[in-house]
Amino acid sequence: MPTVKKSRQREAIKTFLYSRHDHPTAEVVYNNVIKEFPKISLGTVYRNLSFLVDRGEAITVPCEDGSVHFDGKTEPHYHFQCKNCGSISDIEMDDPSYENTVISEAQKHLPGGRITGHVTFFYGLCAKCTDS
Amino acid sequence: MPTVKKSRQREAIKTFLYSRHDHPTAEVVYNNVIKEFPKISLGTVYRNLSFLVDRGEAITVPCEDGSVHFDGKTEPHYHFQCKNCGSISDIEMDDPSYENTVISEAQKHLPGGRITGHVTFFYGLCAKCTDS
DNA sequence: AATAATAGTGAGAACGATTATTATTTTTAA
DNA sequence: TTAAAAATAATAATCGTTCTCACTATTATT
Repeated sequence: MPTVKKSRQREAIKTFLYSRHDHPTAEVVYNNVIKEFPKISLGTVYRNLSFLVDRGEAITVPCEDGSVHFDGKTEPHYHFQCKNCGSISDIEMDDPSYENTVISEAQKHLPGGRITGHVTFFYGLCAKCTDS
Repeated sequence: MPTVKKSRQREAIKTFLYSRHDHPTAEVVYNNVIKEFPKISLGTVYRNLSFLVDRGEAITVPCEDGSVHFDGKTEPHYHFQCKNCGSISDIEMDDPSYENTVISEAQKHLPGGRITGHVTFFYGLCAKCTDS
């Protein structure tokens, strides 16, 4: 197991990701971190985002449209994407039994196998797009 | 609106997709239809799968790992992917109110916006992989 | 049946997102 | 302070998918 060394670039990527709650893509992270590190490469951004995900310090949010977004909030929660503007927001289910309820219901329909988790992705119109 | 013309290739793709219940990828469709049409191109397969999806005669199943699978069964249902072997199977929720229950619960946490649908993807170990 | 119009195909180029390669730079431990 | 090895920047390579376009197949009209 190779030792982990500090890097200013990785710190900046992590800090940026943690400062945002709008689930940026790798591209967006790159376009912002480059302000502080004008010579950073997109590969470095991808490498470090994967690094964070591998270490459980970030999660990926794979969207219906195939795009991949990143989230510094690692606690289990749900996501919502507006079909109009594409923005992604968190859905906080405050009932801790929700996940188990869903899984145990589905488990009935998979005899023999074992369901260990699920990903639910909601879509529709966000508050802003409902107005206009 | 351009008129739709028949094509033997499209018929073969549709027939193959409808004959399978294991949610093949475009690549898998290609590798099978090519047996009947040795000169068919991958572009033709993609074009016709999109055509079927646009016409509501097939749906896409975007998986957690980023891969896209196709399904000739268009009625709403859920999917399960085995984390070990990657196989995808259907989860038939026979309770028709399930969908609405989930959405209305989530709706509480998105004031202002409107949730119109959701995609839920289950994962774990399939029956075969649980045994071994 | 022959012809004309046009949708669909096959081959391959182009594309966008992501990963891999490698020489150089930075960090860390001795 | 030096030596190791981890991380970077630049860029090439890869993967899945879409696009382009000359040619072929299907359909409507004679």
